[in-house]
Amino acid sequence: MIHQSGKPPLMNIFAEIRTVVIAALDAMVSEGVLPSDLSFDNVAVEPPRDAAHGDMATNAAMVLAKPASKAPRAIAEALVAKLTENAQIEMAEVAGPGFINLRLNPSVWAAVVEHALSAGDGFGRSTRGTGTKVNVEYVSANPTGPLHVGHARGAVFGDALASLLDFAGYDVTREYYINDGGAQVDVLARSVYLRYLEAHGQEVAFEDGTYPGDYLKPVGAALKAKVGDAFIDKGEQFWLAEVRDFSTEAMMGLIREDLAAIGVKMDRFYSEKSLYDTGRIEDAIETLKQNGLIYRGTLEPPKGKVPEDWEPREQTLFRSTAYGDDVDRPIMKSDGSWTYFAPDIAYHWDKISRGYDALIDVFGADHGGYVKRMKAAVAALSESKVSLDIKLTQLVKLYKDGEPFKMSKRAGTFVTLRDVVDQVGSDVARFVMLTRKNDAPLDFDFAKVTEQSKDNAVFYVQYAHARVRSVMRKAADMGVDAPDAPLLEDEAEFALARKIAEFPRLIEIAARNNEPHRVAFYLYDLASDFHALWNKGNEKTALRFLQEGDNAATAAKIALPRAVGVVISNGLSILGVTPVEEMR
RNA sequence: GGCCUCGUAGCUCAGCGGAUAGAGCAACCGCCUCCUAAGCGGUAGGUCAUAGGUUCGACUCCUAUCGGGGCCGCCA
Repeated sequence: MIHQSGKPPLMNIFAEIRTVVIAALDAMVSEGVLPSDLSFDNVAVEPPRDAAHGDMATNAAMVLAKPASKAPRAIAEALVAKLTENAQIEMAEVAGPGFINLRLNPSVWAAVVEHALSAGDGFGRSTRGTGTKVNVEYVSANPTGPLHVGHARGAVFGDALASLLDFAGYDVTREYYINDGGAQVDVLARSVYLRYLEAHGQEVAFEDGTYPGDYLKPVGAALKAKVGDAFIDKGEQFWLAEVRDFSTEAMMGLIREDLAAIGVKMDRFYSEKSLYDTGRIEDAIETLKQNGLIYRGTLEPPKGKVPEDWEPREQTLFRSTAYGDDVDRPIMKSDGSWTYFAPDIAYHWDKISRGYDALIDVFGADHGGYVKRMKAAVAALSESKVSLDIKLTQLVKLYKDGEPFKMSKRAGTFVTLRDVVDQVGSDVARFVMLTRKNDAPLDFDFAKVTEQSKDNAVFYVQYAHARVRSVMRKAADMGVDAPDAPLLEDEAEFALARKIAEFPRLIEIAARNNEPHRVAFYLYDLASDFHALWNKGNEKTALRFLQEGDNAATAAKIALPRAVGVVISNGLSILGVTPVEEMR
């Protein structure tokens, strides 16, 4: 969805200052100080690591020194002279090997705070994705049972990524691919059939290759309610197809409920089955064939560890090596049926033909070996015009009071998404899972994540928001309903305003890298700066947001915390976490 | 054997080609007559796995090696 609003122009102060720097460089070119064929692409304007260096720094002189054949300091000094002409820039000086440190006019930071207030839920939004259609496919768990914790991580990650891209201006579709076409749904059907017989009072045994989980009992009972005894003592050919459809639908019902419990809402569910017997797989393969990418052949056995029963077989192969894969991949089994790769190709072909500019797949880490061939397929089908980024989410290791928590599907001790949400809540589960890069393993300790302390980033950020809301309520009691133009005096206030100013830039970086975890870490930093200022108010009453008996001063002071509240709220909405009004 | 991924403080982890590599936990010393102490300040803790390379500049990019995890033709 593209955000439509009459809000003021988006404000990214770092991008603005960069355009000032570029303009100064352009002027230097027209004056003959710099040659005319320079690229400014690598010129960056960034927050300095050390605040003592100023508000911002640019590497322009160092980046341009070599292509311009000039000493970095010479460029830097000429650039400094130009930059100081700008009203927003109070001071510019050359430092270190050729950095230019900038100090902005203090009024700029007050303007940023005001902007955040007026932009409200639009603050931080970016136009970088405008006009770009992106499809994010995530979860896509087999419809054979409830979602477990691993799925939860993929669900939360994919959802936050989609929200992040939406916030950055992309036209985003959230999509779930239902694997309802393979052998696993036959297994599901047979398992449900056993529960159906059980519901009719028969003794049943769950052999290897069936799903023994209790969650299928109500499905068996529901099947009984629907068809009575019609399927008893009948062969598979009589009931399999119907039971499969019935069971798959029941499982998708479960999964939708699980997704809802953790706050995930898909725009579209796409059925694998719909690709079969409709000619769509054949269409996709034919497209590849026309490009000479499909052939009959025999693969070499894998080097090193060769399976015992290896024997060469001729298969239909996709020449994925033409697009960077290590070996060509089979799309058809030796018995003439499709491998799982074939419908996946057709599915991505369908996504491409729906007009997306970029595709993102969120897979579990165990699908790592699948990345290259999928990218190869998308490149081949789209003539490399559509990008595919595949994000892998690593395992979730569960702990209870520091003790590892073993999951076993067979023993029925696997932890479901619902278990996690029931115990810790959606907000905590989401934030914890997002305070980690997607490709790093995640330790999830039930005891620790429910602990309400600094140890737990969720509560730390929530607490900051609750404090903001508390201040606003108290201000309203004093008769101050809305913030006035902010008055920034203390270094702690400027630090906080600068942090707020970084939010739009953070969004750009996070969206560029498809890394929603950056938002979570940023919010933690912002909360930290806020708590620091709060405590400074304990010692220095002039820094308190509420100035007793002085409504005018209070109105000016609450602008900053109000803006913090806006940013936390915007950031948490990307993560799908509720900003709380108070802590209880 | 090949491919993917990770390796940063005692522990858990951030880190956008940029300056003296940062948080939290644990340890130690402090801060509530005061807007929520679910908070804040300080001390201490590092050969960024190793060795090369590219670069004005490398935790970041490239190559190799070591170590952990994952994957590797008729499972999706």
